[in-house]
Amino acid sequence: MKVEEAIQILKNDGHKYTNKRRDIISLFVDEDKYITAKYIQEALKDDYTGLSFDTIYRNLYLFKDLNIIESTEIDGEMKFRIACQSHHHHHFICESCGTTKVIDFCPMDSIKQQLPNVEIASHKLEVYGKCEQCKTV
Amino acid sequence: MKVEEAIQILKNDGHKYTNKRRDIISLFVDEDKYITAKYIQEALKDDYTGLSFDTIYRNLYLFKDLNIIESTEIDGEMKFRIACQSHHHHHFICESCGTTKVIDFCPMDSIKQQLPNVEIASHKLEVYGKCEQCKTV
DNA sequence: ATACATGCAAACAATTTGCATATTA
DNA sequence: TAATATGCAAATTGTTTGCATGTAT
Repeated sequence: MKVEEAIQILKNDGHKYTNKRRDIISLFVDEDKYITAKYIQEALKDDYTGLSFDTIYRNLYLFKDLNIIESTEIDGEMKFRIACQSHHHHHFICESCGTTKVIDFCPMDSIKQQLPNVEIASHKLEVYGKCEQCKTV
Repeated sequence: MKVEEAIQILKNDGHKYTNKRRDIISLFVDEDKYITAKYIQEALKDDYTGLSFDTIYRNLYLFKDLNIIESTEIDGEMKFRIACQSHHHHHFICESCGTTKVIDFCPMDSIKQQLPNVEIASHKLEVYGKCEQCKTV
């Protein structure tokens, strides 16, 4: 997703366009990987007056609601990335740097056949490891 | 896994066999589903003198190390279940009661082909929803 | 002008640690 | 008895909330 697009979504839903929101969204677009609230705080700490965690979290949940970002939970903390707008897919996630790679495959069709009597609400498929840059050569 | 087996693993690895450990392991075997530290505390609170969270956690991590239990992280908290000793598989997990169903399928073979240059360390595939008992009829 | 956004400080919940005591082998 | 297990109490970490103030519309 592009920054402009995210800002449109924000405005269309009646929210205000602030510098901090723009900065957070820009950061997501620039980084294009999973990052934590702490990462955002670090990255923007010198900018203007910095950002408090409460503001970060409030915005993260807002952006999540608006489908501007997506989230996952790894090692006890939430990580967020700019939303991928292509068709449904999954991610490889680098444990070192958070970089993602698209996994263009979803096994849910086969899996649903194995679960006839349950009501499926969601699923999580993630592959973890080291990306080219982070793996020891 | 059976209770006796878990106790053998514990003893063979030089740990002591205490009533609390037996109770926790029994609970895991009886419940046969994902439960939290809090659930364990509730379940065993009237037993003898109860259990403190520090003891619960210390034992959970010990059992995890010994592969007596397996864990997953859902909604910000760790959940644990008695280890499944069959071949590699995944789980459907009921969001209401923690009951699991085996998903006898793993898509990693196809996925690995899509990730040629990375070093894969692990993966997570879980399906969430409501089991027969918990889904609204 | 008014509603929404932010910061501060404090609350929270799950988990972890240090240390003294109790218990198993 | 010697080593490990446990409880207590307090620290830690990630996240959330109440309230007063600041800012975009």
